[in-house]
Amino acid sequence: MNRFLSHATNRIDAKGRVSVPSPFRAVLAALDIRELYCFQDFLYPAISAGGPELLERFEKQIAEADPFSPEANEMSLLIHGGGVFMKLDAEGRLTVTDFIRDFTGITDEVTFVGRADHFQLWSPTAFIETQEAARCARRLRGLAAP
Amino acid sequence: MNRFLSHATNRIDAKGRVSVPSPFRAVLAALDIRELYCFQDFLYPAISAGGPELLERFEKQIAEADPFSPEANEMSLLIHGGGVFMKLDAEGRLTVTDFIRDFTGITDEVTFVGRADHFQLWSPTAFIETQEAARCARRLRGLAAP
DNA sequence: TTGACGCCCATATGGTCCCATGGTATCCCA
DNA sequence: TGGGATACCATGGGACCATATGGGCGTCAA
Repeated sequence: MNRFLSHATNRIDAKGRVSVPSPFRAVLAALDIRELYCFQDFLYPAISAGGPELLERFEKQIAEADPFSPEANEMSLLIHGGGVFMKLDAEGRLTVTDFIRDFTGITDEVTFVGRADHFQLWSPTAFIETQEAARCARRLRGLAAP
Repeated sequence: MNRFLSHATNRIDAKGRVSVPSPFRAVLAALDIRELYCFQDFLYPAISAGGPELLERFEKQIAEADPFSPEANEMSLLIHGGGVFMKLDAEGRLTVTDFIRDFTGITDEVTFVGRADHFQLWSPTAFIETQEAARCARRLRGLAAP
């Protein structure tokens, strides 16, 4: 099962570091991902993180469009200007930079959320609220759980 | 990963200088770029900066079109009239000239934004607004995160 | 002369590397 | 089955180093 599943909340220490949950690190190791491509999610106030092939997939999308089109420019602004490579330290932690804080509203705790081929960093409160809102929307549309 | 990624905001000092973020300087060194070609971006209120081959690429584009066409004329007006070469000082800083200030609205802080093969100088507020607008446009077009 | 720009050095902050600790779940053996 | 030992994991902190930033001169040109 080499995919990111479940969610967990960890504390940020005085130096601004937070441990990536061990199950996620196991998936990273299994997929041989040594450097994380992190970008500001297009939809939610969350940072999405995955392997470098995530970025390559985006860049392919740009290359297929006209490179000088406003759409391509817009896309690059998001995935290049809004993305960064990060590395975990020896203990499997990553530092929560202003790049992450400003976009997510994270202050002293991080909720890690599995999303199959990538995972996300959320502010704990924002995650609960957004998840609840998503459940509501689904109910309203009459889509019950299986 | 020799491309410009992420964004960071640095302060302009009393002499009008600002430090180029260290990751960007590392990319410049890796690509052996010693002189920066800076030009006013075609789309956004930002200054784009990259190696001299950026200018050469533009000039090639002009050469391929009819040199006397209105398009070629217009292009030259932008990339030659709106471009300039700049150098970093020993500490990796560049001076924010009126050329940059007038076009971008930068006053006391600069947001550096990576764009893969070049990077940009933005007014911090303008960058946040434009990026947010780009995300909105993407949502409206119905393109969700991966 | 004065202001802009080059080159030099100083410094505090913040990030990185390394090692330590406490708590918890798991395992093993009596 | 119970209790101790053990391995793993989240967390804490110290030392060191890179970086952003501030400022002093000297030079050159307006």
